Amino acid sequence: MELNDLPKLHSDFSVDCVVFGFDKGELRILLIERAEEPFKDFLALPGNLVYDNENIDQAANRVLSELTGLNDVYMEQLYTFGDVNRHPQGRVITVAYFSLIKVKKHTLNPLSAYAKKAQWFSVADLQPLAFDHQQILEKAYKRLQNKIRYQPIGFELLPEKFTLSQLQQLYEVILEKPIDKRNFRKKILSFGLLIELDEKQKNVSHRAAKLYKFNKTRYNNLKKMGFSFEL
Amino acid sequence: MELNDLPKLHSDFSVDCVVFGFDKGELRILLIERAEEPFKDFLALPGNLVYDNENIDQAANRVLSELTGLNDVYMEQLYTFGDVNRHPQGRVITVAYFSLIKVKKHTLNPLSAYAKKAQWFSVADLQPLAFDHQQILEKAYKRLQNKIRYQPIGFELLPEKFTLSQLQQLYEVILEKPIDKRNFRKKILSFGLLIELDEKQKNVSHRAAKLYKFNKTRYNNLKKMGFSFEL
DNA sequence: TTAGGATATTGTATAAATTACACTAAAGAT
DNA sequence: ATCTTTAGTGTAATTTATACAATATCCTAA
Repeated sequence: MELNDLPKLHSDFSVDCVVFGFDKGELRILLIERAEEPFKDFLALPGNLVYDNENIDQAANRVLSELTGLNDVYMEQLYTFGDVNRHPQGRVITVAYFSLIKVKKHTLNPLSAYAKKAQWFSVADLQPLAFDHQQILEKAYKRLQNKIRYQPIGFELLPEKFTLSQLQQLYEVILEKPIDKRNFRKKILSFGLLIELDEKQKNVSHRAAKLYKFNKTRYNNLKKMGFSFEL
Repeated sequence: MELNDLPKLHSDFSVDCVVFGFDKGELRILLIERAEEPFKDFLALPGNLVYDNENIDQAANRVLSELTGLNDVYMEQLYTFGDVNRHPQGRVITVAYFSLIKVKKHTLNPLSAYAKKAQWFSVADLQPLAFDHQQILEKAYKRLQNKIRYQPIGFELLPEKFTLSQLQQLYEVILEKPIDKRNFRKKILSFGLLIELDEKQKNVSHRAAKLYKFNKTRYNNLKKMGFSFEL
């Protein structure tokens, strides 16, 4: 059989965005409530079809912007899901993207009536999602757990200024295990990627902790030189 | 602007397979010489369009089988390439797959006249490839270098029975750096994933080395229990 | 038969990294 | 003033990583 004798088939092609945030001690994910069938009223990852004249990465940014109001968000490709029956209305292949953002730094403001609203939900307890979005989320969560062990991506999820305890709590939540405080601090500080600020926490009813910020310049330099940062 | 007002656009959708092998001390990749335009006579990754009634993983296996004669090859998804201009004849989004096989265990035997022939080429010195396949290969090679550091995938590329020196040479070729022999053996054997056979190399003009085989059962058990195998 | 060439095999001492573990300090609340 | 809560800090023991070289075995060729 010769391949070219077969009919040329077409699929719809979409992107879905898994956007993680961290707030009030919990890992969160950005979801929209669907306003239309299929899966009307279900929670879903922000996603939509890719135009023929845009690259996939661009499409991911455009779709996220339209559905949530988030702009200029760094996203990396996660995985492509293309099971024949993943969409009830026909073949739709979707490329999932993965992103980490500072919740407080962005406001949610969807342009599209397609989504009722975009909101943060705790990853820990979620109702069932539309389509195969549960599966996509699981893949993204595993990627996050894996990635945080060798790249200092935790800083993406925290405010510009943060305490070491906040950073540790983030790691504990993502990795789902307790971490020794002294060893964690020793290790994290040994990377030399934190700048200690002349500033302390405010409005806490206990000893205020020092604030730190992430040294992005130094990180980029070290990364270029092939350093890695295993926790 | 409402998304649903826009015309529904269609793209072609393909898979491409990056199949690595190891032979005569070199890392090799399976390529076909294209028999048709575009990129007639160029070397290319085995790849073709996905049918609407098959999952992407299935498509990768079918396409590889048709173009090279290789069947039942384990493949994992690598990355999706979808730049608007990656294909000169229109928008084609492609999912790249990644595979490691034992060269000697398979014979190449393409069914399709689409490819002149499928052959192994040394990764070290390659002429330019068709489309963006150079870029795909680079991504795959990086994935291989990364993966071999924490998963014992080297065994996939060697014959059933192999010597520790062969294994070390494979690691050195892939990682592009020399490795200390004693430390390498210590480390590899400490995983407990090798079975020492009562057998030695034959037909070598020097001291014959012991042969080992990979303990796949034990590997699967340990993997299930969450062990990792960092080199 | 023997000497030489090639690769296989093995251990140890040192340095570095990881782990386990508990008390004092600071700040606000009562 | 004292209580509560979280911040901040060091060391000893263990494990892991690294650097390094001599002997063993087998084949080849003189």
